[in-house]
Amino acid sequence: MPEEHHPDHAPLELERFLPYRLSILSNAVSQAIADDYQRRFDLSMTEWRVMAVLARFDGLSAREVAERTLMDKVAVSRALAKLVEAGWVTRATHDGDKRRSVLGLSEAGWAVHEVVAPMARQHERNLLARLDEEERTWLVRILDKLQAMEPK
Amino acid sequence: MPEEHHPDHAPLELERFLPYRLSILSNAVSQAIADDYQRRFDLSMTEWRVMAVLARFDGLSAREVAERTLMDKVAVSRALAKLVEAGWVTRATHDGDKRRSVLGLSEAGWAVHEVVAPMARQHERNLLARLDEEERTWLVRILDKLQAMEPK
DNA sequence: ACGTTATAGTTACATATGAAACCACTTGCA
DNA sequence: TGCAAGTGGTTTCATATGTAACTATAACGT
Repeated sequence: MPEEHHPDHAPLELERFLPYRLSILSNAVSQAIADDYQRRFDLSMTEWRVMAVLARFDGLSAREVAERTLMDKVAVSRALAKLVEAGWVTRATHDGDKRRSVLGLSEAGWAVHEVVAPMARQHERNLLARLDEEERTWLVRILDKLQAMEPK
Repeated sequence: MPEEHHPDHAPLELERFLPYRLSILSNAVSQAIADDYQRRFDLSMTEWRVMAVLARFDGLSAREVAERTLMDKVAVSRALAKLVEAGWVTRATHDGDKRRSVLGLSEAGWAVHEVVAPMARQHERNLLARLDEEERTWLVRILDKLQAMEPK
């Protein structure tokens, strides 16, 4: 009743088109955070994601990092090259499988993490602060449902 | 009370971190749509967005297209070069201001639009079909609030 | 009028990203 | 064993994207 019925081929109104809105919002949010730690540490978003999973799961291989970050293995390989070079990530070879690497944060890497993780959390809090408790609950629920199958 | 309190510097759980979740979801959704029309028309996402706004607003200048798509002017310039070349967009010079271009969809451009717009709408419907009516209402409301200031 | 400043759009360059080819090592199986 | 097929990871190449510089035109102030 209240819905207008556009014919299916009518021009899209981008600003109401859900995929577009998600994209704009997501980019704005991620970019705001990334700007922050890029300025301080010359750390790209992909690099930070790698560090974040290594903080949680020590000793992963590159492939496992790729799985957990949903990045492809080339991106991970490149991020690792930079992170190892910077001295933030340690890389050893797996005993018994010389192909595999065994990765972890170095002391210096943990130090970076100690700064960036709270930064990221703060951004998330600022974002969520725009919503009330009820909205936050729905948001999580909605994201769960939307993501239920989407990731491939 | 129900919330676990992680110290602020504890390792981030990416899969629960809102900006990350938004990014993953948004990329999955946009990519699924883009794959679709890229295969059929060799049309990039930025190019499609330009066509979508020209379908709604005929005669815009490149700068106005950039404003409406939230893309930067270089991206728009490149997209337009391709679209004009492909014969989907017409470009004339503004009377009385030779800097400005006057853009619009050509016949062929409209034909592409007639195929792609319904495609995009269908993807959106599929996505929203995972939610019930109440959730859809909240989602729109939440997006409105989150976007209220975020875009710069 | 005339120079300064601003604007529309393109070009150039440097960096990021993705796909495929590649190398080294392991595994499975004859 | 030994060799075909698979896996972890890196390199290469082609394309995409962002920033800054540049060109042409217009607007403004004197």
